Amino acid sequence: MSTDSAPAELQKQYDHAAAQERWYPFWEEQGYFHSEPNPARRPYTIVIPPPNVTGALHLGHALNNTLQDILIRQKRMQGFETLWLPGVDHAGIATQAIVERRLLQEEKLSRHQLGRQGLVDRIWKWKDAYQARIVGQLKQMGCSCDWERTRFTLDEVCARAVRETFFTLFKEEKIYRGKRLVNWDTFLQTAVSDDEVFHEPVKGHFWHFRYPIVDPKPGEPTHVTIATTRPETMLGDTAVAVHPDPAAALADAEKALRQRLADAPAKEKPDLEKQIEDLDQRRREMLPRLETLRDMAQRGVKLVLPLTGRQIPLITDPWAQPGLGSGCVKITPAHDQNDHDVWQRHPEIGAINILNSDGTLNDNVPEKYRGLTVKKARAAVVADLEAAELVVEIEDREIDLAHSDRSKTPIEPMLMDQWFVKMDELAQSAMDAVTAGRVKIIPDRYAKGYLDWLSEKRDWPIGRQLWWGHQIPVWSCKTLTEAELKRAFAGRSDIAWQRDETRDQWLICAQQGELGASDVPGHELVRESDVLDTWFSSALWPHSTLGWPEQTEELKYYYPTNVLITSRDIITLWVARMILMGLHNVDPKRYGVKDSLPFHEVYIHPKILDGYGEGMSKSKGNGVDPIDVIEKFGADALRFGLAYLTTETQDVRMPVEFECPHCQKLIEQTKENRVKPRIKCKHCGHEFSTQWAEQPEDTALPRGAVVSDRFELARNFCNKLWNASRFALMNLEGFDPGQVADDELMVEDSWILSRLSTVTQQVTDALAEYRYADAARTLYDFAWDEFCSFYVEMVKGRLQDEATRSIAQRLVAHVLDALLRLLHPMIPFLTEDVWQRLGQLAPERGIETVERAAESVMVAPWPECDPMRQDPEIESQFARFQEVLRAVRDIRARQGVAPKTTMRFAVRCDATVADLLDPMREYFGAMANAEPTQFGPETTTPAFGAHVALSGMDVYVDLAGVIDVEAEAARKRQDVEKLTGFIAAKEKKLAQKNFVERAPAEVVQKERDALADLQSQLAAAQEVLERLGRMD
RNA sequence: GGGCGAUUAGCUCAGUUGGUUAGAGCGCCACGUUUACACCGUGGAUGUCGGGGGUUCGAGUCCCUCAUCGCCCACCA
Repeated sequence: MSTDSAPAELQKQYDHAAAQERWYPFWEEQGYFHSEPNPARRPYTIVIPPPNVTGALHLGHALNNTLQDILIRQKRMQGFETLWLPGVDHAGIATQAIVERRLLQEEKLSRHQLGRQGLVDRIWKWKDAYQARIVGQLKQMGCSCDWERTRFTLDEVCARAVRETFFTLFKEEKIYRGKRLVNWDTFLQTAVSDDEVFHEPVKGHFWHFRYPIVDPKPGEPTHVTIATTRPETMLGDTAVAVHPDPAAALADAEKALRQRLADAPAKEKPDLEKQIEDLDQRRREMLPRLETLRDMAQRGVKLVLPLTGRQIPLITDPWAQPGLGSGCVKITPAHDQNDHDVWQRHPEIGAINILNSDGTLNDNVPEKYRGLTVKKARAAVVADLEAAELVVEIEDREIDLAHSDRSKTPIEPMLMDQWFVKMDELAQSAMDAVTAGRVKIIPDRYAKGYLDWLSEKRDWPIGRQLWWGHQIPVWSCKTLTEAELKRAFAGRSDIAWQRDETRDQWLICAQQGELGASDVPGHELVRESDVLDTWFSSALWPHSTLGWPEQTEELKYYYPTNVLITSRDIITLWVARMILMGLHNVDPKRYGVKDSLPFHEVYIHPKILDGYGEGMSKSKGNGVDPIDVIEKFGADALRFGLAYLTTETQDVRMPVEFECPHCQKLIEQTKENRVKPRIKCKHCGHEFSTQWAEQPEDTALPRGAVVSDRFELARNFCNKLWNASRFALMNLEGFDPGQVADDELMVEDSWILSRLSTVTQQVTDALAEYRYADAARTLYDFAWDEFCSFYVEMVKGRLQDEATRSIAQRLVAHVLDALLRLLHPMIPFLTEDVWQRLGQLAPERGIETVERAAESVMVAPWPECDPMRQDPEIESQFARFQEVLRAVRDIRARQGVAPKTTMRFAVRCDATVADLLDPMREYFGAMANAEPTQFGPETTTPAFGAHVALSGMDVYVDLAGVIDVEAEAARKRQDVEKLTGFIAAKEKKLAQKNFVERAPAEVVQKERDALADLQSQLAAAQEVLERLGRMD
């Protein structure tokens, strides 16, 4: 590469856009992103958490991907064969929903009008567009993904893995078909996932009904009372339950309550006491009746289900809690999750679905209710029960009703055929992997939620009533006999079948390809219309993307991946399932991999919240497009800023602002304005549009970017680096590479090399432990406060001087070189831009061994820490110098001495300190326009002096003639007061017998030393005050 | 209901295993364009470390408790 501008022409401000445009294509052309299995090097692999193709990336993705790229770039520099495998997720429900919604809005077409293939084609187009957009965003962020290996959860490679997995699990009978309650959206006529359901309190009622008992014995109750908030569901009741041991259940409930009472704060006690009282009352009044009902249930007593004439059994089941309601509960297995569970325990009671898919009542209810909506049916049922005098009571009650997020209509729980994965063994294997430490979750507190969730071992429902996804590879046939099946598929190991008794049919699964009439002549095969849960394919991501089930070189080399970086909300949905699927699918022997596990470490990063502490989401309107941030601050600032904020415990709170496109001023984003399609700028009065703009009159306005000033720190830092680099480049004219012997080093050289060594170690360690913020802060402080504020300032003089210039240049080039490499993973563009220019002026670098610099910082070696360079003596010497420098500057500022006036100062200190300060003499001139007159114990207090007391040092400036005596005296009085206070506190502490006797000796000694130091500071201050006083 | 996290300067956050006088950036005040940088430099002011209790010679840090906020999971006949 050639640079087309000489260093002197470098702009004062870092042009991030130009650097991004220039260097990303360069890296791509050089092939740095691409990885091939290479036995000579160790692999380092990360698979991207594939973003949903639903939409564009937001700041959360920017964080997630920045953290991955930082590691990948560092490992690449460390010599690993690094693969960062990118891709996107088809995100079944969400993507289909968005495309369907658009279709309806823009073309007034429903999916049924378009047909399955038509809709799927449309979604593919959407996917192509958004995948391109997502990839574009990642590239703008500087992500060094291997784009040649980009995968999509629905592409042919992933599909092959999905089919293989499904087939194997089916064959092992870990996949089965059952019934499950789904959240049915009666408006859209589709099932929606739990995540797409929101609960909203609505006003409703709590109805208490009586069901007559068939042939009660004399003295036995004639009715049972049940209660419901959904009366119409009674038409689907198949039983009423009573607890099998109400006395014990009541006792348990009371025991639990008493336990809570004992632990409860005082405030809650009265409420708990009342509950215990109620329970007592129940025991007295209701227990005998419940026990009678229990006995009747065990005898096989039936009830008449009103309005239907059906007889249903009274059963015993612990779901009926004696402490609630009447103690009896109606069981509607087809429309309630808990009742469904009861049915699983009592299969004989059966389940009756009373709803059509449009939410009207079906033919399983008496004729007069058929075709009614739920609402109308409810009114009719209540009226009829009232007429039959079976209504006991109606209470008003607020009900937390489930609504569909997509249609905003109430959800009806409905029983559907559903495919499941048996989780017992799979879940156990995933739990064991974490408890045994084979997979480490960082921070480890997240392991608890993972283990709790898996320990329930709930079977995983994997079917979705959608068209966008992997269609379930199962064909059903009602007419085949088993003998015919065996004959038709003799010798075919790629075919497996299961008997579906409830529907009296065979379910045939094919490992690959399609089944058709030719496979079983004379019989009709019907393919399952459902598709698989998106997580089913995501669960395979670490191995499917590497070609599994084929025995590929990639799988052999790159698997297991090294770390998974993700956010905490998908630990269960995704991480757990990847672990169990990896364990199930990837046989180490067969595939020649070290382990079945997909990774050994999972790093969970913070969430990005808005200024109100709420998570960012598109629906709330508080999301930030990383591209907005990149345009305003640059990709480097985005990345460094995010890394700087990634601490272990905190989520990242980020107040955001709109940037007015007319006047560039910022407007705070509030809960009100963040959902508006257009906003009027309060500064210039012009209007601009937001992400909500849909109407032409809104979209015609220029868009206001959403940004956050929290990136200013990083942007300023980049600019600082740019200018420090600029300075270095301007001073490297005539650079002469060569080694530097130790005796050629000046104090500041040894000091910066010592600091660099420490910082290299700290940054390397921090990144190895995913302590991104520590790494970023360490580099920030080193670059700004040490390299820029001290080293660069101190080396200026030597760079002007022919005699010393050459060595100084080598040091500057060396330190800058190392700094660029350390910063490159976080700040890739700027470091590359400078690296290339540095390469022109100083193609060979190093102070111990001189080597040709790499063609790109991206492939330069990660700096090695040289512990021999760490020199505590130099560092403490330097600290002394910095203290004195600061004191001198302080005096200049507070006495208002003009910058151009050279100040003369002296330091009273012991001989050892004087020896340390002596070599630093000349730097006071360059850095504070100050000239030392004397260092040592014999320094005296000047008559007209300002003074700063330091630990073991007194700094005096003789200001005869210019001194503001009163200001200085006031200052000293303040010092005396402060010191007296500190001394009193210390003396008190040291007077405590307990402290002196019990605290470790070195702590006590430290306190004593500190006291002595404070006392000497006080003495000096008093002396100065006295002398100033004499001048009055 | 169960669990997790947070609460430190006006704002956003650091603060290692308890140990001198609790830090940073922004903002604020004063001064300054000294040849890399005003997206800068120098100096300064600003804190009952959410409240209360405890352990300890010593607590921002450990324990208990209360309050507020956020998140996850479950449940609501």
